[in-house]
Amino acid sequence: MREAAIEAFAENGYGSTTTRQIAARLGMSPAAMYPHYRSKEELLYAIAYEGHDLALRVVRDADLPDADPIARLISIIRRFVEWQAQNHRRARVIQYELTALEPDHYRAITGLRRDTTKVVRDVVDLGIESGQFTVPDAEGVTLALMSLCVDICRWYPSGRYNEPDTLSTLYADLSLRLVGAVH
Amino acid sequence: MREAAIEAFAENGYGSTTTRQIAARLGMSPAAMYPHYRSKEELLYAIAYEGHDLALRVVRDADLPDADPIARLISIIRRFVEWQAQNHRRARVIQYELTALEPDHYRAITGLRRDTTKVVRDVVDLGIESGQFTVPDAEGVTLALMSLCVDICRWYPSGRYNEPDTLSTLYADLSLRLVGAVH
Amino acid sequence: MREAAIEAFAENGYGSTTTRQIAARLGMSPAAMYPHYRSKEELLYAIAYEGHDLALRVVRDADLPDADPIARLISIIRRFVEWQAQNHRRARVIQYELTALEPDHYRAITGLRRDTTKVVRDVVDLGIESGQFTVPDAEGVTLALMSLCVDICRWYPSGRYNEPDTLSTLYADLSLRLVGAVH
Amino acid sequence: MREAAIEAFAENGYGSTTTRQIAARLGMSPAAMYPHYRSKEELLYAIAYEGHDLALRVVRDADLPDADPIARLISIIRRFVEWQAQNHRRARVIQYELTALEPDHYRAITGLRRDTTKVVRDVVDLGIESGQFTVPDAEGVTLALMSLCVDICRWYPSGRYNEPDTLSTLYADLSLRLVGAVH
DNA sequence: AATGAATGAGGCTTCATTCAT
DNA sequence: CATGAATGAAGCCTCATTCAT
Repeated sequence: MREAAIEAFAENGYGSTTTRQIAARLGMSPAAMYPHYRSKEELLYAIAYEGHDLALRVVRDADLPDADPIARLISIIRRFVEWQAQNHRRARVIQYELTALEPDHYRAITGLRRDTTKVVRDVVDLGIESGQFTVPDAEGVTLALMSLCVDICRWYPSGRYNEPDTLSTLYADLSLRLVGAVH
Repeated sequence: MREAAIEAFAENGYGSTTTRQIAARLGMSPAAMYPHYRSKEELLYAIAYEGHDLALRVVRDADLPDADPIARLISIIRRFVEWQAQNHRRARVIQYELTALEPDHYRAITGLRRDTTKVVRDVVDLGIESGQFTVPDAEGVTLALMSLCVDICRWYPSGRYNEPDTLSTLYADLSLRLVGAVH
Repeated sequence: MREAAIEAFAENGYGSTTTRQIAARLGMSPAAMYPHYRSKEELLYAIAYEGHDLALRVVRDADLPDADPIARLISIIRRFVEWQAQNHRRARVIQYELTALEPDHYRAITGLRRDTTKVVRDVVDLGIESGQFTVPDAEGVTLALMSLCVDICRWYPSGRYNEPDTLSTLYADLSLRLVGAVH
Repeated sequence: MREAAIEAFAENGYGSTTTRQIAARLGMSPAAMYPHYRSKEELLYAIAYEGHDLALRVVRDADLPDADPIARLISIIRRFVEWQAQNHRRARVIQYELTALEPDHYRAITGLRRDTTKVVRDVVDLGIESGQFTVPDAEGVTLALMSLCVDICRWYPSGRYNEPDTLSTLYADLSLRLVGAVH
């Protein structure tokens, strides 16, 4: 049911998607949603929470605590980009439809997002400390790295970049440029 | 009227915004929209067309045909970033609500977006030719440059980056890194 | 303006016709009606009054006070049928849209209709008195004569009966049969 | 629900009747109609189809294939007139509101009406063949017979003719006069 | 006399949701 | 757990009408 909702929300937006459309994708009646979710908003919240939780896990799993900052950044960006590309519909929903959440729900998601950013930020800070990264501003560069990855869901797939692998290779390279780790 | 609609769409999304809400912002009746726009979708189209047309103009005006690629890229990115930051609500609407447009309208917007990207792409190509830029792939780097700028409307303002000028300085620097014009 | 309204009302019915449609037929703005008629209902009333007044005049003019009942009935029916056929759109409006009139207006029309029926009824009565007509019931036969004529606007033109003249010849014959003046 | 709609349409016309009015007659909400009919027009079509189907059945049931044309015509007209009188509200709707139907629906109804007319026409033709009827034109007389019956819904009840039986007796007599079967 | 913009009311219909089954 | 019918609220939009111009 979440699958169906994700596709519908991704295509039309939360506000323009009706419970009937979601139900129709499942061949069920609109009322069938209610034993599972208390409301359309709760369904969105379930999707958003699961999605951001997954993204956080992906980033954390990709991190290599014992490796050097360059290898860590490459690993994180590669996996995060792949995930964004593979889950671009889901990503679109959980990035762009958050304003429809109720305040409490919105806050819960914000927490997960902060945690995800923190993983990247920590590696950036470490790279600066070790002198491998040269950046004007750690916050700004982290912002740009996250922005690049998150924005994938807006345009992917497009042109030559229609495979997770192609894209993650490009973005891993670009991320090293952004942190000034290429000479 | 477009102003009011932009704010409403930016806050709640097109699908979740009602014609009543837009009219309420203007202190008018919901019917007052109809002598000016044939439908809610036409209002969105007017906003989207105007916005993308403006963005294209901004980028073209910022270009310096006689300058060298580095100066041109800096100028374009600075102005584009400033515009995205200053118009982040409008930008959000014209970037994220496009799926609500009818096919014909959608296509018209797509054309303007391609033109905007082209301006950046041409400078990237020139920089490569002149040897000032070192990039793995012109298409991919252009994609990233545009992505970075367009995504501003999703998060701006945030943290230290809450002034167009601060942000454009950061992004001008980052863009040179992306094209490999920094050593 | 009445012409335009008649055509619109006849095609779509009073309730389904908008002031915009009427105005559009005249190439004018919807507001242009109001200097001439106080409301849509007043426009209908003007049409209905004029129409029923005309019909009454047609029937009275067709009557031949000095002729014998058979000649009179033939003349009346012929002219009335011709008028109904020639003005079938107008007739449709003034027969079928009366329920949309305000009570006072409705009553005014009812008076004209009664007068029209009276012209026919008087000839029927005279024919009975003179022994030329043999009818079971003057009221019933008058009802049927009027019914036949008034119903023309529902179906005319159709099949072979698409000329006022053809139809009036048929109906003159049939009316003599109804009053029992044929042997 | 069809009952309620028939009364409302008969009183005010289709275009002047609102879905709210129909629902109010049933003590239900305006939305209650939609699980049963897709639109107001579909409700009208259901009423029109059922009505014309019923009328056709009434006429066919009244026909007496083995009897002589005079008895057959009397039987058909009596039953048809009775039905028109008893169902004058329904008849009004299904005769006068047909222009509000969509083309496909309109055509379906037209077919049923032709079938109904055919039943009468066949008897007229038979009467002519057998020499019992003397008519100037079978098509014209059939037209008049149908016209007389169909028009009942416009004026019934009125004056002395406020009982189906009284009326059917009158019209059976008049129909014999129209076909020239009275001497 | 005619218009374009505006409006309050309300048009038809759809919405998310409920509830008896 | 799933449904079909129902609903109150509201969706977008159109209505007849007004009014300043």
